[in-house]
Amino acid sequence: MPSSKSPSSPDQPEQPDQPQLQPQDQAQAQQQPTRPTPPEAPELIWLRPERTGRGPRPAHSRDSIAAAAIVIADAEGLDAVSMRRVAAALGAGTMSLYNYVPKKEHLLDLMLDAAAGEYRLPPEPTGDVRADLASLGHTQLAIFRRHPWLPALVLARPGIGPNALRYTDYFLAVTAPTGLPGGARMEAMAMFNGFICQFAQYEQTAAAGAKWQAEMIGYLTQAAMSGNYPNLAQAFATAGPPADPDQAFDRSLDRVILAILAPPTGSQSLSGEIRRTP
Amino acid sequence: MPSSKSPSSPDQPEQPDQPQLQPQDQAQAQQQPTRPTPPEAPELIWLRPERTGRGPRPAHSRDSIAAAAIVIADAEGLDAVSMRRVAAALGAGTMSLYNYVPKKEHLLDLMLDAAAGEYRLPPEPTGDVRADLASLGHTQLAIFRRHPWLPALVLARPGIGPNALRYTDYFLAVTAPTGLPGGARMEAMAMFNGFICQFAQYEQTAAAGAKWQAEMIGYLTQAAMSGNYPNLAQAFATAGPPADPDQAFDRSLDRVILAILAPPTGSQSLSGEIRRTP
DNA sequence: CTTCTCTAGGTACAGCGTACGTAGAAGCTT
DNA sequence: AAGCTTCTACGTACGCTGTACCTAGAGAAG
Repeated sequence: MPSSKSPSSPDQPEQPDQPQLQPQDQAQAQQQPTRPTPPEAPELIWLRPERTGRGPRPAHSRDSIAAAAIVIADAEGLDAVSMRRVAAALGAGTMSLYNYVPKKEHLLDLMLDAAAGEYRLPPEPTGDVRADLASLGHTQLAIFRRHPWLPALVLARPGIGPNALRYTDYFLAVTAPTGLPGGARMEAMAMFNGFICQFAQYEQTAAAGAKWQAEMIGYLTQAAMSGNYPNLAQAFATAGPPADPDQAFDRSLDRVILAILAPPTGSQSLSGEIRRTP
Repeated sequence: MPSSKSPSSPDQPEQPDQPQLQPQDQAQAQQQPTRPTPPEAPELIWLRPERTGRGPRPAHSRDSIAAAAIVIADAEGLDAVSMRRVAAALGAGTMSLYNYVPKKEHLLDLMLDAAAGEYRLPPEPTGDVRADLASLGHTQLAIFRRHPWLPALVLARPGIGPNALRYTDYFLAVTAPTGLPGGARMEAMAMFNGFICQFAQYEQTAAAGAKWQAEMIGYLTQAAMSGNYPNLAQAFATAGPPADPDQAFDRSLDRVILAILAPPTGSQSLSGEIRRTP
């Protein structure tokens, strides 16, 4: 693996329409490269150096751009985050943003990792796996609640950046005492993250509109009473009060942690033997 | 809750630029209030009747519209599904679509429920909760794999429609033997669904680009070797072969089912006692 | 019949991501 | 210091999006 600097990579010049890539041309290209460092810019933004040190110094930074975007998203939602809006918030021209962020996707990556930077992870796990995971889960939910747009983003894209990796590393440290192999602990993290994310997202959509909520309740009760969904109707009938979201979170989080800490598939895989019906 | 028919909604003329309200009209309007059943069109598409029975009969149906959209999404991804594209696929004018689908959101709702209609649920659960859930999970994964755009949609919006409700009802029936109350079984369903969804989505993004994949692996190993993420590095070092996705699914699904079937929080909630660090 | 609602569809607009080109600043080489 | 090179900043422009609004005309209700 190359180290983080790989500035000169005289690869092929991005498929010029005529495929005249003879060995001679290649030699020529090495002598005097018509396009010195043409394409091959990594798609992953974390692989692109933020600054190469040549031309004039940039007026902004990835951090400040991410921060500006997050301010907008916090205030007006993710849809309000457009390249124009962010650029304007920075006092820059729209297209100047593209010097920092080659695609809008990358702006989202920056936002994601900036949010992941809000964790204040303890330097060392306590050794009590359950307690550490529970604490981590609550921290995570707090961050998600602070940034209503975050769950959707996390669910949509993998999201690795320095801060996300720090989180991953911490999670692996926390779960080390389980004795599970690395891969299984990564799967556990996916489950853990995924659960919290979805919980937060559900909270968001639920909080989004009271009117919408009312409509939906009406629709559901109507559906329940239609007789087509007997079990749903029964669940409705025996349902207690709406339940405190924090309690519901704790309850489900407990179950998730339990699943993570369970021995690596007690006897033999059950679901592996069963195949789908249709 | 009004019954599902609310046919007559003459709506207010919505500020016509020309006040072509003849005195006759006004008199009439005063007799019968200008907005008899004015707007109040439900936001939820399932609460809008598909057909009111008045004017000419529509040339299309919600089902055919959803089907056309799904064809496009299957072939070219969710981003390719635009109102224009769907309308063109139906041989209709763009704006005609809006007679069936007041907002694009609703088109997505239709797609979601059409996909949920692909379940072929057994009429009755077998009574073996674990086996039924495992089978259901595999069916679900198969549907998600058939429609790469589905996981993102399910993760993004609640999604209740006739077919989704049928699925919910079946899940409640399957988990009835656990003795858990209705609310807890709904939470269990959210966990179950969420897990499968995320697994499918992960598969999608992983399969999306080999080049992207290669870049990411390079980045990750580089990060692991940087020394900043010791646990990640160790996990990488001790990692075995990439592991068959089906096996990984079965393994994790087992854990999820285990979490669902666990007694309702053994002693007392653990995570409830612990509060977040920062 | 008349009346009135509904449908189909065109036009138009604001906003989006971003390809491309130009002007000039700043660092490296000589 | 000069010159070359490479970077930054930013305006213009294009194709695309969702959808507000309007006009006709079809067809059920009275």
